Amino acid sequence: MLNPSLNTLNTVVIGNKVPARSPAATDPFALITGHAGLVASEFTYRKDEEIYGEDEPAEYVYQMVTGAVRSYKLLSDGRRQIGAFHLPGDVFGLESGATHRLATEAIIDTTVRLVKRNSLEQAAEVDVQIARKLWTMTASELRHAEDHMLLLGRKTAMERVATFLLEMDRRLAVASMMALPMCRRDIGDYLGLTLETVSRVLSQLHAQGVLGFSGARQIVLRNRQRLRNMDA
Amino acid sequence: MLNPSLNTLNTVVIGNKVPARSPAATDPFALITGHAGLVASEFTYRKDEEIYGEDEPAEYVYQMVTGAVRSYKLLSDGRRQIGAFHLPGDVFGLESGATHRLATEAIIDTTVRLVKRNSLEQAAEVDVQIARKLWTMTASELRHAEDHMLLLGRKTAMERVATFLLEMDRRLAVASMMALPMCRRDIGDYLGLTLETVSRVLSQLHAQGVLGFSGARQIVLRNRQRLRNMDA
DNA sequence: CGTAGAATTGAACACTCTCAATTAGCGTGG
DNA sequence: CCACGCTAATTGAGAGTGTTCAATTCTACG
Repeated sequence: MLNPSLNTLNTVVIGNKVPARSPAATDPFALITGHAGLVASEFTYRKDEEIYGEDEPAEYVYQMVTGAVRSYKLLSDGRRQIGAFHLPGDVFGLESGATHRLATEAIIDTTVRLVKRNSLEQAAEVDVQIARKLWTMTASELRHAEDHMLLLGRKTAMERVATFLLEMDRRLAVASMMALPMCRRDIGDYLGLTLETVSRVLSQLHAQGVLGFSGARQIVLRNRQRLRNMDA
Repeated sequence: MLNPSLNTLNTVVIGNKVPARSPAATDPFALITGHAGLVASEFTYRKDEEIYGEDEPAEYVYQMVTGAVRSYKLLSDGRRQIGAFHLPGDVFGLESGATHRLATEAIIDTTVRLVKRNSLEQAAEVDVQIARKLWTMTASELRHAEDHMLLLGRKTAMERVATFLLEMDRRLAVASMMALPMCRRDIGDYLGLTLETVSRVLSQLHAQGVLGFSGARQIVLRNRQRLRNMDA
């Protein structure tokens, strides 16, 4: 199985660094934890541990503190489509309905903050700003999904990888170097390709001098403009 | 160009069949038009006419009355990904941000009801139920997009067409017969296939007796269970 | 009816996948 | 610190699914 979910030795750190008052509206969890008695707990997952399964009741909403998470759907025979990667700061697991539509697993050791969905819903009942924020977060996910449908339906392997590299560069580059937390298979399942095709395209880009490696997962983009032209 | 957008001879019928009070919460426009002085206008588009373009300011929210609409994104070279088809009753064009993320065109002559986004936003400010409904509608679109990513990234041509047929059967079958408003190219651009592949798969299903035709766009499913097994 | 666009069908091709072998990278323990 | 061993990643060769290009047939509509 793709989801061993081995270790349940997680630390519950009911630490809540609640920022005093009226936090920046850009950070939903700031908006949330700074509000109406909402409490955020921290929780840790080990590499490859499941956070929640597909169609499981959506009891919590999560915010990434450290680590990386994949959201995915499976077909009955094991084919997997990763819909999104979640990185520090990201909120995931937010549902308007009763259940999670995608399963999630930690890609590497991961710490999240979480709040009960109930309490969010209740807060949204009385605070229009929170209600609005919930909507906006779901709309952001939708925007990403719409872009990704275009990629999956119509882009070539080269274009998909270029898009992926630019996305990851934007989201996790430090000093123009990115340390990918996910393996080639994860990338392939995100891009609708096989891991071999991902590897081949990366090798090709390397040969063309568009990117450099320091180990398979440490990538530096040497020609972003070239990638942007490739991403169709 | 794929988007001729020829005729702008549209009729504006400021008719608003406002249902008296507190309408069923399942129909967003009922929820809306029955509320706080929100007015819905009717508007008609001709076949292939653009309703709004990608990245255009999102001034209105639309509800299908009659007809069919496609929402899509284009790559610079004209490759197109249709993200959704909108059929009578559906709401589309709802955005949390300032602009439309996909363009829309009428597939056939189409009538919509529309309300100003502004007025919706204002209504949501004071009415939590409306705010909640907006969120829920966006979440429904997200759910569809997530399912569709799985299709586009991981399903075979046969599985895609099977999924499509079951979706359309559910949404527009009358007396177990469906009249598809869209051409093979639209279907292909929805499923991430070419029109030829769509045609070939439909022919194959026809040969297998899974479906019957009365003209290329009138389809009757003769073996839904077989299709369900095929849709992976 | 006649016509133009839509749909079907065929044949060859291409991109990506599959299967397999090799190499590289990295965590673990001596 | 190095060697080991395991997993990840790369690379190759061949196959396959879906595409492309083209010709024909269908069918909606005027």
